[in-house]
Amino acid sequence: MAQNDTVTRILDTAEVLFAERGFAETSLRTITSKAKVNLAAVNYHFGSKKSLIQAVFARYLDPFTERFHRALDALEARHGGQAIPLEELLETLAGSVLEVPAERNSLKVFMRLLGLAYSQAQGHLRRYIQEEYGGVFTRFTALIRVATPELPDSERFWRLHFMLGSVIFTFSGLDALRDIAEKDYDEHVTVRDLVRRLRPVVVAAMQAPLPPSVNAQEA
Amino acid sequence: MAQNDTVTRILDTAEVLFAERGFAETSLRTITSKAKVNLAAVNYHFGSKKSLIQAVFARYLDPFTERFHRALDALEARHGGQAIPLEELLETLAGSVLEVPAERNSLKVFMRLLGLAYSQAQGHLRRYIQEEYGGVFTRFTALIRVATPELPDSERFWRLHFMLGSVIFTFSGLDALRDIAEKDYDEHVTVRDLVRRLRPVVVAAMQAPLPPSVNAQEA
DNA sequence: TTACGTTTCAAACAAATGTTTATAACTGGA
DNA sequence: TCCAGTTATAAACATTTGTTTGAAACGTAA
Repeated sequence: MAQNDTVTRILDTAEVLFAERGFAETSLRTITSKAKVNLAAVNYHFGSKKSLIQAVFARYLDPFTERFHRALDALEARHGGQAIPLEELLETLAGSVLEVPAERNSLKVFMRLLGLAYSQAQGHLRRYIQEEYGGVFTRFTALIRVATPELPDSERFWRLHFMLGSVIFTFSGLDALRDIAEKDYDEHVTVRDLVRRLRPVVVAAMQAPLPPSVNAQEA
Repeated sequence: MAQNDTVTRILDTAEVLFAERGFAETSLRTITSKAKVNLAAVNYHFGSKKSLIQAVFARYLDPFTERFHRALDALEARHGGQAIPLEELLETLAGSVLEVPAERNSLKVFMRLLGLAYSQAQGHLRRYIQEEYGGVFTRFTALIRVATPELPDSERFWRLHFMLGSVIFTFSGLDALRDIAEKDYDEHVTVRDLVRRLRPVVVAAMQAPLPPSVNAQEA
């Protein structure tokens, strides 16, 4: 139990600090002193700072991918080979994202970490996430393809990334944006609230009319 | 000229490295050695690393804000006090953004820096940008407000940030995404092409139906 | 208890960081 | 030419970083 306790305390503290300041800006000494464990404990239990970062992600992404896969299984079964509407796919994604960290009441941390994974270069992290969790994303985009047959493949590709950008950008800058929103509109914004606001926006964006076709636009 | 040369070489090198790796991950020694100037030159010419970061931003944002202000002046004059349609506002923003770094062919760097300014905590940076360049953004959002009277203020605030995320995320990850698109869809994507694709998406997103009102969603 | 594998701990390590200093080199005007 | 003032340079500075070490403390099964 002593071991488990130390490992958990490190992970709990690290994920919060990483989410607040980023990876490079958070030192092992800050983590270990705040977690009230010895400095060497990180290298003993995780091996290195890089591995600690990956472990922090794994603790969120492992349960997420499992649940998301299961949710997609259920969704596919329910539609028995028929195309699944776009809204349901998005709903399932949002549901799976929201479910996982609800247990620890740290959805904000989860989102901010996802944002950091993209925005902070950290080559090893992107590689790790791609190799470890790229499969679900591939499965999901294949289903989106069936749900939006009117979109050319390349157009859908870009729109999905536009939307991914909205989500990641918003959540990874959440604290700052929330402060502004709170001050200017006297409104306390929860993550669930943002998901609620995102839903119609994402659907509308994916269903927007196609851009005028390219004529002589090369540069 | 020797002075100007050193200052410029530092800025040119720093902005690329910052965009590639982030601020904390880029040391002054990396910058100065790559720029072929003495290590102390940064502290001599800029005072500190923080000030260098701000100078990198200023070199993009100063000309941008000036041009954008002028473009908005012209737009307002052309409509003589009448409300300006959303499409025209977005068009003007896109035009101003595209104009500035075109001179140095570094739109990608500009976008990536903007993304970092939001995602990296770096308190001093956000404060600096807000104090120095908050004005244009305020002016622009005020015009957007007139163009979208059907949106509640807070809803418009969030949707603007959703779209900001799409743009910054897409352009700051442009190289990687372009490679994928090229390989998977045999399509060479230009920046103008992306702007063309973004236009209908952004308009549709801003005009999406309002989300269902909040009932008992607090957490 | 004894003995053994695991975990903790304080200390030290080498490397890297931003910044400062003192000296040299250069610049343009008297 | 000589002299300010500006810029460049190498060296050193004090911190901070991630990691390693060796001994102590702990828990557990024989």
